[in-house]
Amino acid sequence: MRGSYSKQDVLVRSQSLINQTLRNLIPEEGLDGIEQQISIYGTNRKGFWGDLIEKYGYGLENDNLASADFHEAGIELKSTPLIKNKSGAIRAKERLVFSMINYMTVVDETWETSSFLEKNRLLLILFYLYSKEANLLDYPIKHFKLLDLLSDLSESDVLQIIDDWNHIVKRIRAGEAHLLSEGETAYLGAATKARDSNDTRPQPNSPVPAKKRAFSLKQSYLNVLVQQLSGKDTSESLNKQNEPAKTIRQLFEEKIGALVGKNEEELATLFEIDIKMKKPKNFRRLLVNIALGVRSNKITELIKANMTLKVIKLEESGKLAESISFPVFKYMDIIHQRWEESGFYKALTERSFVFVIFRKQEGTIVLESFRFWSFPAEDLEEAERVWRLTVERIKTGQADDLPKIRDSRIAHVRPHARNASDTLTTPLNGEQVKKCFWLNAKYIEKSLNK
DNA sequence: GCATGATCATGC
DNA sequence: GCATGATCATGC
Repeated sequence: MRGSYSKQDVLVRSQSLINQTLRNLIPEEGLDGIEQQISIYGTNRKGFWGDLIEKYGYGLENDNLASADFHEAGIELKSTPLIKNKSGAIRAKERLVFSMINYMTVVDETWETSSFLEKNRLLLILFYLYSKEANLLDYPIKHFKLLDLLSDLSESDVLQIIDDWNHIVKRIRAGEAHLLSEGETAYLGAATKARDSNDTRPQPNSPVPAKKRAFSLKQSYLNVLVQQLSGKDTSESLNKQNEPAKTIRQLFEEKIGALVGKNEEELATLFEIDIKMKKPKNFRRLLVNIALGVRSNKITELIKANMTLKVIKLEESGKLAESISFPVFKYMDIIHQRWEESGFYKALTERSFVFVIFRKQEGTIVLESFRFWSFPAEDLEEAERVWRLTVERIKTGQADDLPKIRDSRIAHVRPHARNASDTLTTPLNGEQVKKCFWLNAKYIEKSLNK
C-alpha cells in the first residue's frame, strides 16, 4: 500500500475519516489483539493512536524509515490530540513535536536543505478528540490540515515558520543553544525534550551543553488552526487578503514603524478620532489597534504565536512606571504545582511580548518604537526563586506576606482584583485578595534598553 | 520617588 | 461574570 497514494487520494481518504474512530476502522478480527495491547500498556502509550491510524485509517504498514509516510505524495502524517475544556470548547491538548534538533549538524543546513523540511515538506495534521475517560479506540477524528511547507510561500504561516526556523538555527550558530526558549519564536518553537536539566546535548560553538530540544508547532498555533477548521475563529488577521504574505515582524515594521515619531494628537487626527473627549484608559491601545488595522484585541498572528501585545508608556527620562502583570493564581492550586508546570513558568517560557512603546515628551506622548521581547532563559532561576518563596509562604500561613518588589530584581507578587473583596481561598489565611506575579518595571525597562 | 495596594475599563 | 490590560492613589 505504501507509496500508492496521490495527494488527492490522501485528502479524499482523510475527509472520509472525519468523525470515525479506530473501533470503526479496525476489522473485527483485529480488535481483540489491540484491546489486549491497550490493557497491557495502558491507553497513554505514546504514538500508539498514530501508529494505528496509519495502519487502519490509511493502510500504511508501520516502519521506521525516515522517508515520508505517503511516499509517492511526499506527505508526512502527524496525529495530534484535541481536548474539551470545562466549558465545552475544543483546543489542542499539546504542542505538535517533530524530530530532535541535532545542534551539531543543523548549523550547516539552510531552510531549503534542512532535514526538517526534507521530512515535513508536505504535512498532514490529523486532529482527534482525546478524552481521559474514553478508550483510545473511541477517540473521534475531528479535523485535518495539509500544510505545504515547500511551495506554499504565499501562505503567511509558512513564511513565519521559515523565519522561526532561521531564528532558532541562528541562535545555535551563535553558540547559544543553551539559552534558547520556546517563547522566542512565533509558530515553530524549540520545545524542550529533556526530562531534567542534566538531559543535555553538545552544541558546536559553545562548550556549554544545552537541553535537548525538538522543533514543534506551538499549542497556541494549533488552537487557532482548529478554530479555523471548525469555523469558530473570530480573530482578525494582520495579513490582508490580496496583499503579499508577511511575517509578524514585517507587519509591525510596516504598520507601526511607519508611525514612529508621531504623538497621540497627530495619531488621533490621522485616524479621525475626536480627542477632545476624555481619553479612555486604553486610548493608546486603541490607536495601536487602528494602526494595525484591527477592531478587537484578538489578532490571529499574535494568538497563534502566544504573543501578548503590550502598549507601554515611558516617562520623559525613559523610566517605565508600571510593572507588568500575569494571570491571577489560585492559592489552593499553586501549592500543589511543580515549578515547571506552574502558570508563571509557562508564561515566562512559552509566551512572548511585543511592546509598543510611547514616551512622554514636551507635554505630549510620542510613539517611540516597538520591540519583540521574551523572557531570557538566564533569568529563569531568579523567577523560580520568587515563585518558590511565594508557594512556601502560602503553605506556611503567610499568604498575606508575599514577595515584594524589593525582594527580587525581577519579579514580585501584588493584588490583581476588581476590588478588595475580590478574593480567593488560601490554605491557612482564609480569604485573601486575588494576586498575581508581576515583572518589575525596572527589570523590563533595563531589559528593553539592552 | 517609589512601593504597594487597589481599582478602572474593556471585551469576551 | 470574569480575565486581563492599564493605570491610579496613598503613604512612607
